[in-house]
Amino acid sequence: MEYTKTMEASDVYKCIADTQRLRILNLLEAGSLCVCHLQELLEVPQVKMSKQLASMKQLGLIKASREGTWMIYSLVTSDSGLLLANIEYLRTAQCQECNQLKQDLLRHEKLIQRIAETNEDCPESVLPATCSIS
Amino acid sequence: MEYTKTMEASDVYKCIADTQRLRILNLLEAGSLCVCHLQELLEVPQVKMSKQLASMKQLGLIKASREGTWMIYSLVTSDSGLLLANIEYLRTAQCQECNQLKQDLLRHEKLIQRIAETNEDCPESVLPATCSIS
DNA sequence: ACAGTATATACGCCAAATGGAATATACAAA
DNA sequence: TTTGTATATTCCATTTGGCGTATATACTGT
Repeated sequence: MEYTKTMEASDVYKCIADTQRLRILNLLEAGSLCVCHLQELLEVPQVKMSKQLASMKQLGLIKASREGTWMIYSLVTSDSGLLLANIEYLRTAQCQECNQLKQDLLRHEKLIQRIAETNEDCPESVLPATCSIS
Repeated sequence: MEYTKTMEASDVYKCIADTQRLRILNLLEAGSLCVCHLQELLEVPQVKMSKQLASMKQLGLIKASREGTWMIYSLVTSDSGLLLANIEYLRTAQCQECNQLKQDLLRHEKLIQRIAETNEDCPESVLPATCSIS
């Protein structure tokens, strides 16, 4: 049921041709996130987010893991050279969408910070690896 | 009538998400070409080629100039950093489509060679700049 | 003016992608 | 077992994109 076809360049391009999906991937490159936080950051309805994540997962660009009721999504870095190269390029380029990506990263940071401060309910893998060696 | 909207990254991605269009751009990066030669190289019907060229022209990725009955298409290099970066990336990468691009370049070379040898009817700007200083 | 070659556009059709409402599933806690 | 929260899936309507046939346009040579 869970068949993943071999990833082609055109698949990657088709994927990031959608600004919303590109923003998701840009965020995931900065750290794993659960669906509800992605929703919050991009301000999109749950259905849409869920569907977009599902399509990218099937493509093999991202993977999901469960943590309680949360689903944590993260980038699959192997075989994603093309994607990573583009994200890197866009983060330093000049265009509408590029600015959006930078803003998203800032909002992401703020979100992480807020979670840490307010101590609100949140999956652990979303938080940055706090020094694991005490 | 000829309005060109400002080019966004997603426009570029949408464009190169189509293998055929990507192949065209890859070829044009190697040198200007007229419609009939592009048709010959990619083996697609005239209508299809013409439409794809039209769409990329409207996007601002390529430009056209007339030479007799021929229309010569060439890359617009300004503002195409993202495109060029991807073409360069793909030419040195490993995937189905990447191989296709390399093959196309070889066929392009052969075409140019054949034209030079057989002296067949052909727009000048398609031929490589033969040493202009005698 | 006419015929020929090269290219573009219009129109109609079908496949694929998108978006939302409703519903289903998975898990946790009481 | 019930309730609540998080997420996924189904169904349906709409839009978008690609493709082919036929036709139009632009130019050249006679």
